[in-house]
Amino acid sequence: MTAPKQDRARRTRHLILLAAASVFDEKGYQAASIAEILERAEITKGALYFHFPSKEALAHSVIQAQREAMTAPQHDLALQSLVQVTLKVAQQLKDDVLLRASIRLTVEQGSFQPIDAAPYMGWIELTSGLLRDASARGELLPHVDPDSTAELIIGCFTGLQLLSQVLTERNDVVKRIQDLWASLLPGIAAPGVLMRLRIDISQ
Amino acid sequence: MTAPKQDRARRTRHLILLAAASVFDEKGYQAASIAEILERAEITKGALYFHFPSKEALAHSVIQAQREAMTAPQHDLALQSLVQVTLKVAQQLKDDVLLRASIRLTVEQGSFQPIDAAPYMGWIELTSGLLRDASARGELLPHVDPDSTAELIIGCFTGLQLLSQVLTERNDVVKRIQDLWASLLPGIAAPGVLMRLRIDISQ
Amino acid sequence: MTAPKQDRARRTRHLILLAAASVFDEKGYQAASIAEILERAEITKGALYFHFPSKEALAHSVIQAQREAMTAPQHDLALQSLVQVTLKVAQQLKDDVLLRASIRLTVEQGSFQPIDAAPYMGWIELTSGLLRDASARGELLPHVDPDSTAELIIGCFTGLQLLSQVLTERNDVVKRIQDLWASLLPGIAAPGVLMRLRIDISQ
Amino acid sequence: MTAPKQDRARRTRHLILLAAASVFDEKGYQAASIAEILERAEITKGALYFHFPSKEALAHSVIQAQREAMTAPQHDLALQSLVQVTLKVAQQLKDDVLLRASIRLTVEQGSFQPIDAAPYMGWIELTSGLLRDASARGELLPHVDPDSTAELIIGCFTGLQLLSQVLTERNDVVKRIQDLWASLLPGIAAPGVLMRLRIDISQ
DNA sequence: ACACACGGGACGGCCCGTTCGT
DNA sequence: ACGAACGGGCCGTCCCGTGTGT
Repeated sequence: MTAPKQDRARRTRHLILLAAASVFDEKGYQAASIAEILERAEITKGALYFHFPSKEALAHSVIQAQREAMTAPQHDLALQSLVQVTLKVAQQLKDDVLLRASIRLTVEQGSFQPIDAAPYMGWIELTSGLLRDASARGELLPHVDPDSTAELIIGCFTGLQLLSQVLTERNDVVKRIQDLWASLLPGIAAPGVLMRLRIDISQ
Repeated sequence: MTAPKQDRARRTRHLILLAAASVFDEKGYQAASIAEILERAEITKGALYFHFPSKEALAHSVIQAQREAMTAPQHDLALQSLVQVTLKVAQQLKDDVLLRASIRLTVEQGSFQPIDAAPYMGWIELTSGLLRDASARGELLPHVDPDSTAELIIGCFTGLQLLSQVLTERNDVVKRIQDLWASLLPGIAAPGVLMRLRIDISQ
Repeated sequence: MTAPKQDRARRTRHLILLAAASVFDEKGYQAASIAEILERAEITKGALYFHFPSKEALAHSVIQAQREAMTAPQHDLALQSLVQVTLKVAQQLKDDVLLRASIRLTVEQGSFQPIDAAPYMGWIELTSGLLRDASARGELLPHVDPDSTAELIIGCFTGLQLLSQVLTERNDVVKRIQDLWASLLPGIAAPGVLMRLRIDISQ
Repeated sequence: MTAPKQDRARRTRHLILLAAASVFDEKGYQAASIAEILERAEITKGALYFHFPSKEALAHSVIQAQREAMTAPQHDLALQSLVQVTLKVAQQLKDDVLLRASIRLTVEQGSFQPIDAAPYMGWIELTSGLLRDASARGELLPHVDPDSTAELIIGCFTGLQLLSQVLTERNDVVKRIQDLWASLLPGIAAPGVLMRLRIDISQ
């Protein structure tokens, strides 16, 4: 919200954000207690409420911080870019608390907000944008609608990541997303393109 | 938990379950307050704590009650049964509070429980069971693995339903699940079977 | 607000009211802390918030409880009744915490309420009513206006009681009110009536 | 407390005093927050705590500043001076935040101080001083005691001002004080003097 | 040198899930 | 089955030092 001037302040702010993210990720918004965040960040209430006016604002800031850290990779095939983004995000889910918390907060929304489609829309638009690019370059099968397909992908991704969290503590998210692509791509990509697409993480 | 003998008691118990489900569905486990459940069920604290020992037990009972109410339809094609179950569940999501609450509680878990794969496992096993049947009858393409496919389907279903809730208040869940099947079935069903499968709701 | 059913509950409620009154009287509304009220009443937070939904409601209830305990004495002269009421109230100020707190809360208002003339109006109307009676019976000098005189009396009473509190811890309130009447009555009462009025407390 | 030499410092100090007074006047001592004072004065915490060591000291300084700004007018009749002072103060109550805040802080005392008769005593002594002058010049009726009469006047004034605040936001304070004098003077002033006294504000 | 951004914690009120006596 | 009471925990605010950068 505010832009801290001093150096120590910036570090403190980031420290809080990380601690908050880790608690939000584990407990969800409602069950997360300010007290635990303070404990993990090893700071005091005064420090927290200097940087963030409320628990809700803190949650929003977590989401915001994550969004700013996201970048889309570039490939010669738009479809390859899309696949790569999803795999990268899936991989990050294992270590990046900010991302994990953001997703939990987004999915759980309605507990700290009336409702807000915005966070989902961000992902959906990113996806449909890439799909439109792909479509323009003839990478897609003719009947594929970029918008509805984007929503399908985002929905599936969300659910698979959730399932992976419960079943294996997200250890196999990447594999699950790869499986998703393996099932979806044949119905999406143009035949010539399909062969050139890589869905392994090494790339 | 217990099996109440008296008739009035059973009705009261069910009343509480419905009220609790509606609150859990709207607010989530943590934000749901006993007080509001009491209000909606129009009962007193004493009554509630006679039937359920704690809020947590109440949540578990909601999930349990829903599971008991679930039945799988019978079709000549096992795959058709599977498709039909998912569409039916999707449809129920619009009206059945017990189901809605169950899903919310399952998805949000970690806020009122260390973690528990059981609720997901129920759905997954139902799915993989039907897939194994289909496999035995030659309805599937040869390379399809019933177990991992079941998890893929359940994951995608969960996520799509979540997305539908945020974007359209679950008004288009059914359509989204239909889209999912339209994308997945060609990679799952044997060619001859694919033509005979119906994914419209009227059936 | 609510009407407690059980006997113990009524006692508890009254206990709380007294404790609250004593703290409000000493510290004022804002400086009064719930914790201190709990301590004095020797009850727990739960008990208090069962009977009163908030600190503000508690304050209102204190005022209300006092109002219900007030009664106007009967005399052959309306003016004598008025004098007597004021003296009685003044006397009660030394022991009756409910009354003391009520006055402090009324005077301080604006700290726990936008503003509300109602508490003052109660006293003013009681006074002007008696003055109108007196007027109808010819006890007043012709030029005396019951309404404005009532407000004058209530205002002076309020201030004198306040002053007495600061200077002598309310030990001489009664005397100060007697002095007030000694100064005011000659300008209010008809000559014949004036002689028959007693302003000593013994009556 | 301190006497700042620099000019800018003096203005800042006064600015703070005014802002503090306005907040104290509206909210009372306890409900007044340093933060709001800072906001209204458009200064920072550092500046405030440079001029005043604490919130309590600030309150005392407000009272003190007001006292220093008070002057008594001169008339040929001491009684007329007294009347005039009270009317002037009443009039100032409508605009002078310093005065308003002082009175609120004085009346509410006990919330930020054990208790202190001093502020009242200042007014009382001013009054009794003028009454003694009047007595020496034979302006008073023989039985009038300057001390107790002074306390009566101050008490009534305080209460009437309070009442006026609640009922009409102090719009009719002056009139109420005029009414007070109209009722009290016949019992205080010597007959010859009474006729020469003016209680209208124009003088 | 010095204003002030930053951090420190103690309470503030109150809501919560729960248990007891009847 | 119920009204009454329990007490821990919640988030937020408050007044105020202390370190920090200009």
